[in-house]
Amino acid sequence: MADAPSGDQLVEMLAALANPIRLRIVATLAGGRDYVSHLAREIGISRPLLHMHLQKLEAAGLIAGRLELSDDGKAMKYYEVTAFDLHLTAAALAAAAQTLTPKES
Amino acid sequence: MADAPSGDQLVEMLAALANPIRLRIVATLAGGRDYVSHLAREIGISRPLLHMHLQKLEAAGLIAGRLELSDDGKAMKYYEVTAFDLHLTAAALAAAAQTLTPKES
DNA sequence: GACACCTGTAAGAACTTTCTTTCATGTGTC
DNA sequence: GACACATGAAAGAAAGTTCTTACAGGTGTC
Repeated sequence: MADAPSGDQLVEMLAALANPIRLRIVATLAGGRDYVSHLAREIGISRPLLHMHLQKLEAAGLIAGRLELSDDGKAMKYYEVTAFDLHLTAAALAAAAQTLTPKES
Repeated sequence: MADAPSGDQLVEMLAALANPIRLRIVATLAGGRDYVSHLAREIGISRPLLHMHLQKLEAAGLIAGRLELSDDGKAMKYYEVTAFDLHLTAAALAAAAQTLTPKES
């Protein structure tokens, strides 16, 4: 990702990372891509719950999933981390805040 | 802050930043310290609401408040940003995830 | 068919966060 | 005293997030 997400994108990325389970997911995927069911066993959470967390991370652009067919014909969804690189300082946040969509009302 | 918050601290910091209003608060304070009531008018939110957001940011160590007495004797609480500098990559998050407190149950 | 594995989704409970309103404190000035 | 300004905090509504349980589909093997 180019080094300047919009304010709204930044908030979404930060929200995605601000959760222990999702931090563990990213950490695990940083060690290599993995498919959903295996990742759920690895981390120790239910598959539907993992599914929800994966969607948040993917929506934020931090991970990417790809459906593949294994040798024996099973559909496997592999996820891997994207090459994000966020640098958070007060100045960087001030710049991002200028591109936040104004609150309506 | 030293450049390696624990996993739990990191989650708290990210959660604190993952909100448009709090991003605006940090952005405003990055331009110079300010006191609560003025900051509330500046950003356009109620003082109690601002108070809540300030507490989250301060608890995360991103801003610091100091009570002062103005020339005419009023108690004013000034907030300013701390010198945080977070660098988020998959590898950095993987390291932080190792210091998360295990989920109990 | 029954079982192993894979995928996804939907409903509802439980919990947390966000926000408003209301109250109580203080100062100094007219 | 009434008003301007400052501070904090509590109660409850509203909204969003997290998590479980239960269901749907698919593949292949015994």
